[in-house]
Amino acid sequence: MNKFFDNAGIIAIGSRLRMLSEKMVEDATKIYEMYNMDLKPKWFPVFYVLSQNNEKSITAIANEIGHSHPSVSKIVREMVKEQILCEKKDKNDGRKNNIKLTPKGKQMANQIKDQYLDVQKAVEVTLNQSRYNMWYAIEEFEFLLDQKSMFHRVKEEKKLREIKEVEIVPYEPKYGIPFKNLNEEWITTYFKMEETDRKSLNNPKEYILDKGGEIVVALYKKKPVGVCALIKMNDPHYDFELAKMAVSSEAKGKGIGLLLGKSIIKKAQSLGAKKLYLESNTVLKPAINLYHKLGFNKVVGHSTPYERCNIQMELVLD
Amino acid sequence: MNKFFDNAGIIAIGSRLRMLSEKMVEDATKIYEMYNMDLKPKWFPVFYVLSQNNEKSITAIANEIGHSHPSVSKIVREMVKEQILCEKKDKNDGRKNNIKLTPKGKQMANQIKDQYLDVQKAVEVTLNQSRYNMWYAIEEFEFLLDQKSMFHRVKEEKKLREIKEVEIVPYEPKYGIPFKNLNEEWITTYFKMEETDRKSLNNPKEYILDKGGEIVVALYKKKPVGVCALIKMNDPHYDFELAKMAVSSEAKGKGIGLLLGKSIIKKAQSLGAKKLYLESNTVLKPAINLYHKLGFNKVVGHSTPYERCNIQMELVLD
DNA sequence: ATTAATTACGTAATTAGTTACGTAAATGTA
DNA sequence: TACATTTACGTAACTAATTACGTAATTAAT
Repeated sequence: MNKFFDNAGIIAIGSRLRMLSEKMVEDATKIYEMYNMDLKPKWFPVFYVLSQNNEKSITAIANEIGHSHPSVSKIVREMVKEQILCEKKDKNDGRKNNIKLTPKGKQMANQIKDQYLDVQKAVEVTLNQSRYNMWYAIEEFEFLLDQKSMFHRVKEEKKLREIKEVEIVPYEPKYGIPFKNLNEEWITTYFKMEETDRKSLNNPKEYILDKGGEIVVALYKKKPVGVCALIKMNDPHYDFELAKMAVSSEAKGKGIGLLLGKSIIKKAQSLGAKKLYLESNTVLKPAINLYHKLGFNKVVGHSTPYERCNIQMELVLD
Repeated sequence: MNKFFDNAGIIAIGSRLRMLSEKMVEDATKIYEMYNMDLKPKWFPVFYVLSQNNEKSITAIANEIGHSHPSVSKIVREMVKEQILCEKKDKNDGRKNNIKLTPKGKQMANQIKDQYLDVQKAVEVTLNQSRYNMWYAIEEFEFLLDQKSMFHRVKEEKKLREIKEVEIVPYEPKYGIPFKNLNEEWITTYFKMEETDRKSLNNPKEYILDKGGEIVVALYKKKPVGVCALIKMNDPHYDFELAKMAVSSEAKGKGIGLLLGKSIIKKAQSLGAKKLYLESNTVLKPAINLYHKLGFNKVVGHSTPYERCNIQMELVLD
């Protein structure tokens, strides 16, 4: 068993915690017996809060000890049968079931104090014998998880690892089909293809590159999963339009859009651009977000050939 | 909930461990989903050992991961249904059910490697952000519990606390009844009362004290719970016999016998004794143990008035 | 004053483990 | 070689929690 933890390591931390907690509960049973306390370990949290408070409702107890209310409900029923607790409907609120210790329960609460002292000492001594205090360690770990869950942390690591396998390369004729398909994917799911789309997607060389524009392609594990174009504009205010940005749905969430955007902006700068322009639609929230992250700001009052455009943005380069 | 742990403190360590482990399992479910792995968290230990070993029997897996074998049996059945594992009777041993990964399972094992890496990194990063590394802390704690269980540790604390409430006082006439009853208790449970017993238990003054002997009484919370006598001997080899040592069954396990013994030996020394003698029976193992701890050694060849005596011991005082 | 939403809490079903027990195969022993 | 013991493992019952859901009481909103 220890071999398993040594091999699997940290990824088995959940199993390890469960086993340790089971071991503790097992010993707790024997400890209650030694002190002649007719209490099951699982009753302890309920018993404890009621010995500190005169009276509490089911949900109030559940919240305090971090159990679900049905769990408390069941525990209370068991303890009522053993005449440790008694129930009483709340006078002002007919839904509430107020629970408190019976005289027998109070006597037990008194009797158990020595046991608490001994257990506390024993655990403290054990913790103090170790270099890494487990009680503090758990406290810290819970605090860190409250700030950012383990799921969230793993997601971040995944992204970090995957982005290393992403490569941004210049357009080549062999990327013609992916260039078209990746763009069609998002356009047809949210809008419909327009005439202007068809032209530039079918003939990127003629409509984009030959006019002085650029296209970059994102490869993930050597396969094209994202594209982005820089289109030369005939406009006194803007040099280029950032357009035809697309990332395949399977490759989303890896930060590929950001890489494409940064790469195309760099290209624009190397071409001497001073100002970039783009058109989009506010339903594409992640895209708008990305454009903001890249430094684009909203502008108004430009004409557009696209029906789907309801937001226009610009980026001033230095 | 945190309030509960803050109040109850360390004695709720079992609950806290359980909750933390539940939180980890919850996140694990979401993590498997994110990687499109059709694995339940509870399958992980079985899956892991089988991806490290070609083939293993049910109990071999159970031992390695620290589960009961029915648990593994159930998990394996579920995974066989999902065609991740396959079973095969052992050729040499008809009882054994050898389990291994199917091709699908092997493919999953290969696919899951990235996930392992990410999870490991994420956990490591979290642990390194804390002052007390929880993984090491658990390792240490388990090590300490292996050496001495929490039950054992609590028992020791109990003894330490209780021994403070034990007082050894000299005999007084009011302890006549307890002196008799405490001795009758053990004699009648293991043997039967003999004439010599009756005499000295009914008339301790005449048969023990007036002949130059001593009696001490142990009080626990002011109540007499143990006695021990020092009886003057008419023997060239021995000054006194240690006898009539008795501790009430309710007060056993608090180390009262040791206190009584030490006290009576001290008394013997103050009376100038050079050598003590005692008689006992080997069925009384804790007693024999205690006599050894006090320094007594086995001797042979003395006559005794007691039927129940089958071991004789002496202690040389310096 | 109704109606809608929320809260309290019980019951039922589910989950992930356990212990208890029975059977068959293998192993040890007289 | 026969019989007892041990081992492997499945089934059943139990345990301690959960989620899902329904009902009644209270509170908020129109």
